[in-house]
Amino acid sequence: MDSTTTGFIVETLTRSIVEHRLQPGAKLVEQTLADQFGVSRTLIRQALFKLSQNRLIHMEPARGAFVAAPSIAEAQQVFAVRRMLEAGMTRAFVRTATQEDIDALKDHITEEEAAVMRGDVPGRTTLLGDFHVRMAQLMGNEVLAHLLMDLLSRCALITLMYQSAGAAEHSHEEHRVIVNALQARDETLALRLMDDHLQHVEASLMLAPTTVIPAATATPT
Amino acid sequence: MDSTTTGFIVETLTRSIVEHRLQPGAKLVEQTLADQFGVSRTLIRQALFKLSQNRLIHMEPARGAFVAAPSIAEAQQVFAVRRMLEAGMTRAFVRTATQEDIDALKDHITEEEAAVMRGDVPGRTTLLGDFHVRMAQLMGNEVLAHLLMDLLSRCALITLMYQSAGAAEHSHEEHRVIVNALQARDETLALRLMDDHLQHVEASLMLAPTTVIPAATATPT
DNA sequence: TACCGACAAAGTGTATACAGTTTTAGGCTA
DNA sequence: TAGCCTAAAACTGTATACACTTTGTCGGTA
Repeated sequence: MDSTTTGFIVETLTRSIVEHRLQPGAKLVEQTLADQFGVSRTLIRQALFKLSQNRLIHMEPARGAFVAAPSIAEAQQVFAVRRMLEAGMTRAFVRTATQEDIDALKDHITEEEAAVMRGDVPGRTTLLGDFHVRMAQLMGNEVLAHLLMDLLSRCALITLMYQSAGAAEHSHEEHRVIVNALQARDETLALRLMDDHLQHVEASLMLAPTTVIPAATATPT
Repeated sequence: MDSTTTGFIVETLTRSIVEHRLQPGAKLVEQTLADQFGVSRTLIRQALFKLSQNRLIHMEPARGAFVAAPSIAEAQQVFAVRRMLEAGMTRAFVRTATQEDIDALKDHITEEEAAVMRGDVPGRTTLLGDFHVRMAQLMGNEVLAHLLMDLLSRCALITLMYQSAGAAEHSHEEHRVIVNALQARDETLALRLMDDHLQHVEASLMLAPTTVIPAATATPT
């Protein structure tokens, strides 16, 4: 089904959306994209369908595909779900993780730090999200990992829209503290830190709810 | 995108899979389905893609689509995720639900009972799953509701494969007890009952892991 | 001038045609 | 007879063509 061509289109469009080269509300015209990618509309439609499943765009029958503009309410729901999932995940991690697992998280923290230090914005965003996915993978729960990935990509739009400048380092610091609690096998503390962390991220998004971007026009050629 | 034609095909195939008219491992040939539904391969491919996103089928590049046969391990992961989500959901429900919300659940329980009484197997399966989705909807979290729906449809195959005869009534009874705890606003009890409930369902599935169906041949005409 | 309707342009929805890959069947050889 | 190679049939992957819907524009009318 995939043949990596569709996958490439999906990835490219995802980056365009997440990095705001395509503004929320912008229309995605199939033939235009087909010309740009040098393929037929068939592959473009496949890619658009996949993106709509990821909630990065939404499709209106006979009208076309538009870059999604998740509402604040939707973001809050996503974060509520994440808190539920990650509370359970943290609890399980403290109980069953090996020292290797914890070391893997520490390595990840190191990568995060490097990205933050060198001001690599796309890189640090990815890594900050991957921290949570990594935990799920280390627990051996691929279903959970995949679900978290979906939720993170779904929130990427809002995160990059509203995350203030300092929020990234803040998140990184909190990850570090969480790992320390995991290392100490302190379940109560780890749970509280993870929940606080997610609340902080959510709160940092809500700080500027008036920055809503108006419905955009068209994709620049 | 949808135009209800694709949706109809998806629903029909879903029922065929869930009701075992299409056995796990069976190949779904596009042209054959196109002829059966009286449409072109285009629409069939759309439907198959959607089914693959729901994990009801899996597609191998250049080889085709096959009815999924979720492993026990995968089912366990799905249930682990459900326990995480529904623990959080139950906690939130006890804290914020109105009497109306609780009454809505009671109504649902009544429907469940009717389906169980009249031996309506597909109906009761749907309703038993919807109980959990309904809770999410009553909490106003559509994201959570949609996620649970996905998880439930994903597990439908395994559930119908392995659920023993008595399990349905058992589930229904547990739902009733959970609602009672919710009505009493007893958070601790409700949490324990919900967790027990999910563990029971999971356990009932694992009881007969040897009933695995061999890879099937082709779909009968 | 503001509103309404018809027509043209643009875009999506579906079917079909063709190219490339996998599978299967038949025949050849050891 | 068993194993392998080859060729055809079957099937998936992608492109293209056509039908239908929406949207924007222009002209007419109150």
